[in-house]
Amino acid sequence: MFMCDIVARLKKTGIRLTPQRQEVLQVLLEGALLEERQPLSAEEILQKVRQRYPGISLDTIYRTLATFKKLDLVCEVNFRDGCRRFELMLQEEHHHHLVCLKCGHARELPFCPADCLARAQEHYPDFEIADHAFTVYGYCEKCRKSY
Amino acid sequence: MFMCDIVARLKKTGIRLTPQRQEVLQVLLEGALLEERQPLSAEEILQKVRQRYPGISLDTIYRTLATFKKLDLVCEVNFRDGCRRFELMLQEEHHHHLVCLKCGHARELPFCPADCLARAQEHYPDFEIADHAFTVYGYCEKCRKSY
DNA sequence: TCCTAGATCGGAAATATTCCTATTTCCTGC
DNA sequence: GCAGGAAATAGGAATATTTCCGATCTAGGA
Ligand SMILES: [Mn+2]
Ligand SMILES: [Mn+2]
Ligand SMILES: [Zn+2]
Ligand SMILES: [Zn+2]
Repeated sequence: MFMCDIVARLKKTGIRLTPQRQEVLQVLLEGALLEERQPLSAEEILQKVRQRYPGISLDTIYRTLATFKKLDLVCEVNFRDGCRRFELMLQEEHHHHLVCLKCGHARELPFCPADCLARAQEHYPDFEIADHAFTVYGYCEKCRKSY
Repeated sequence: MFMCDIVARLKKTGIRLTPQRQEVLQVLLEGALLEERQPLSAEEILQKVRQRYPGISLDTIYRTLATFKKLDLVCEVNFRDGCRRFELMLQEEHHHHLVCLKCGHARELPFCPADCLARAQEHYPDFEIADHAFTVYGYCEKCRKSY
């Protein structure tokens, strides 16, 4: 199972392993193992975690996500739907998304504009690139009929 | 001057040419003509418009931006700073951005991951692509020393 | 000039996110 | 195992962004 690997990795970083953090991790991991995985909002994560750990606060969700993001364990995406979304960053498979503007459903794009990143670095050699986002918007086959 | 061209273009679409809309357009146009142009938030646009048209409401800014966006006159970008940003879409020069996560300053990337768009369409042939976003995040030369 | 669909204003509401403080708890060292 | 202390949490308040709503106004066509 992945869970213990990640927990071990977290232990090495020195952060405290609270049950709250483990529950958030569990929810993210379950999401990552679905075939149709969707990045989750803080509120969605809250609801899922509360099924198993009812007392957790929204603030803890946000703080945990910020902590995990700093450790490169989760990444943040923005789909123009008014909230930030998060998903586990499984190092081996960096990817981007294709998002329906009507129903919000996200599909994965298993490739990356790496050449554009390189060109960006050439254009601005003194800029330290930390991250990037590529998202394609439009209408899925279901929604294009009705929008 | 560009202003009258765009006004003419707006007239053709059939929308009403209110003074509020013209002032918002003016502010966007002034921003687009600067050499260091930065996409503007609704609040920033409000402040600039109010210097010349004090009574305008924030709601009108948002509605106007939505209207202009629908007409492909402005485009929306998201820089992970908690608000949406807008800039005039001058058709000839589609571009993307490089953004400093510390100071928020944006630079333009005069190229586009067109090949990735094409691959996305191949991967999902039934998806109707409407738009895309590519943004590079990091730290500018000033900020990388201190973060 | 008149009419009216469409636009605006101002304030309230809805959302998303962060802040604050008292309290709790994980972990280290004994 | 136990105590101490730094770090984390809960819950509620505060902040920020965006949307909604009803009353009023107006751009533009007849
Ligand atoms: Mn994904
Ligand atoms: Mn730009
Ligand atoms: Zn859809
Ligand atoms: Zn900077």
